[in-house]
Amino acid sequence: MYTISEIAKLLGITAHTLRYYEKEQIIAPIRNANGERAYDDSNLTWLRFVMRLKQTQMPISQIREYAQLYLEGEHTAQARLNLLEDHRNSVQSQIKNLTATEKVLEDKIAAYKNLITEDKELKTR
Amino acid sequence: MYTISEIAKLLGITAHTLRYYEKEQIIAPIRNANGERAYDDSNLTWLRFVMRLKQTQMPISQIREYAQLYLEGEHTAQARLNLLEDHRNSVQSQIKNLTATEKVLEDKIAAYKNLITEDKELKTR
DNA sequence: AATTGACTTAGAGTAAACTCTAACCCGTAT
DNA sequence: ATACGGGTTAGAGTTTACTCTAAGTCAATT
Repeated sequence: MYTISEIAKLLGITAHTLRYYEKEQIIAPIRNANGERAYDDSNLTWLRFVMRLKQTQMPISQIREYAQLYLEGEHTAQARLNLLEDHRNSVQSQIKNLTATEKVLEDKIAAYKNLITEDKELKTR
Repeated sequence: MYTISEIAKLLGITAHTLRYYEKEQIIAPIRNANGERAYDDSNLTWLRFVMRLKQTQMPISQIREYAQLYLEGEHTAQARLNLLEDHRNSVQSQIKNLTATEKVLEDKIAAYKNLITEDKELKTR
């Protein structure tokens, strides 16, 4: 079992943010005798996946939807599969977009390096 | 020359957003005799690049910084190069992250498909 | 016994990026 | 002539995702 600040540290986020995710119904850790949140390993695994989804631009609302479907049981498996496939498609199109942009940036960077080198030569002559 | 709504249509954004970008000093089109914004081809090219930067998570503040440096003249070339290199690094790490997530999603998708297929078999037997 | 540090809650505040409204102007078609 | 379909401005409002504050509880240390 982990405290909220241990989980926060492991995920690189703040305890505030973890409480916010709970309010948004993305995670529901149990409470200890003191009324404090106690996260287990399955919570940690789920939150690590949540971080992946977030870092790849899935909105909180969709993450919540996926989490809710999971709680509703196995009959929501097809709906969860659909969400995952939609997000995979989004991830793939982001990769395409980023790869194209990387090329554009490399070209511009090369052009700037050229420009700067020429300037230096002119100045030193 | 293009009107604001023509540019909006070409970029897939609204005229409101284009005015917002102007307020944020990302673009400064000339005005026609009627006081209306008139965008030329160089404006369009720049805005297309801006869209790329935005879609790859560069914040408006940094896009503005790059635009401002351009206006300040050639002595800012090194600073602009630095910005471009920083963003290329960001793009590359986003690609890595997305590629790793794509694999995780493919695995989960395969697992869900398996689960759903097994369910169907059990139900029909 | 009092302080410290970590936790709790409800709810207010913030930053980013739009998004919209109100009131107005201007050229063209009816 | 007037209505329509654009454009203009300043500024208010919205959404998302946090981020922080205030007031309080609790266990352990000084």
